Amino acid sequence: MSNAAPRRPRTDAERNRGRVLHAATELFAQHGDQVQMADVAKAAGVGVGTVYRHFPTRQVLIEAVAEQRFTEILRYAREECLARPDTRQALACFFARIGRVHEEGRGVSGAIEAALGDTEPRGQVGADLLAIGEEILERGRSDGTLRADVKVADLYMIAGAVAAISRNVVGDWHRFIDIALDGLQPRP
Amino acid sequence: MSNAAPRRPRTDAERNRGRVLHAATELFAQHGDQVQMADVAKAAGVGVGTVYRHFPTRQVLIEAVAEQRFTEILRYAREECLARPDTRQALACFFARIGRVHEEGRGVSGAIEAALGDTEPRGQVGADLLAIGEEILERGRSDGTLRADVKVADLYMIAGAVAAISRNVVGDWHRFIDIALDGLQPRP
DNA sequence: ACGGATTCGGAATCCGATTCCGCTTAGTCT
DNA sequence: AGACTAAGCGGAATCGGATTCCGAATCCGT
Repeated sequence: MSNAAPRRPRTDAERNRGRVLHAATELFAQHGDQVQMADVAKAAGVGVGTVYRHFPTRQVLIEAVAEQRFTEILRYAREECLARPDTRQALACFFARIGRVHEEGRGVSGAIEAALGDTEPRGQVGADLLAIGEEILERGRSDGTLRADVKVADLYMIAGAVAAISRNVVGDWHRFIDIALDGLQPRP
Repeated sequence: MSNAAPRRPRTDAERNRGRVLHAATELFAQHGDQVQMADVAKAAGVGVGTVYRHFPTRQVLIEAVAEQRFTEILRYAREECLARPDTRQALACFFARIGRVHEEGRGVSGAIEAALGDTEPRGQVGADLLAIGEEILERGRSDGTLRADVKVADLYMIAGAVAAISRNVVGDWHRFIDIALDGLQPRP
């Protein structure tokens, strides 16, 4: 069988990949997903061919941008949200971040959803996010802030809801977060 | 100024419009939104031009299909959900319907969302849906099932969330409905 | 049954993603 | 340093699918 030899990419290739990703992030955030591959290429100061070398498909490019956002959310969750002493606040912080990110990047998120939102969160980032959820959850269960039967899947679901609501302008997602968190409280 | 003379459309035109809409509904439900205009035309036994005569844009066609679904939900809400004696069950019934419809028509709903979900529900159907929400809400407020400060906007938001969750396979939307409804209960 | 308005059909056009390939380079070997 | 070569690059050409156009066909009022 053929062993794939994982050669390190040329330095300029890596630089270009970065430029493209950066330009795409910028453009998507600004003009939504009506951006064309050619625009991305131009903004990155690169030919279309190069864009396609690094991101074989529009969809892949979008996913790459999306992953950046998830990574960003992950970092924020670790640094800001986990620090909150109150469990409910920790969750609120986390969900709010998701809301804000999706609210800003409306353009991408339509595509993000198609790319990453359809099923489970994927890859390392996804796993890490779930782990954080688990952690907060554990805290909440033991200090009685949350119902005992709450699962990470529930948090994931609520996160998805927050994303959807803030992406489309369906309503005030802060309020939604409150309602959802109330729904997780122990029953009287 | 030119008075638009609202002449009744030719009978065959109306018939064709119906065929196209029907074919589109069918195809979207079956093959998702990867369906092409030409396919719709063929399935409807009609030329592309005719499809475009009635639905000037792919997007418009999708919206038309979507509106049918909303109408369907409206009918169900009136006939089934309002009848439930228990307020919570009435709401649950309503949300569950939304969940089921979106779960089935995954194909369309991606587009539905783009078409109708982005802002408020539109037109008569939208207004009627909100009216029903208002009605259930009123009941719930007076019998103490719901917090006094719940607004229709909240219901709309939750509806959107249910739709998003069931469309993508983010989780068990029945469970989500439970959580959300718990969140609307009066605080202890 | 006739004539003009309306609708139909589907080939032609337009637009944007994706592919292809000859030309350039970074990195390596001497 | 100079030569060599595979990895990368640019952007014209291709392809797929939505949308437009217009002569032919069909209604409907008279």
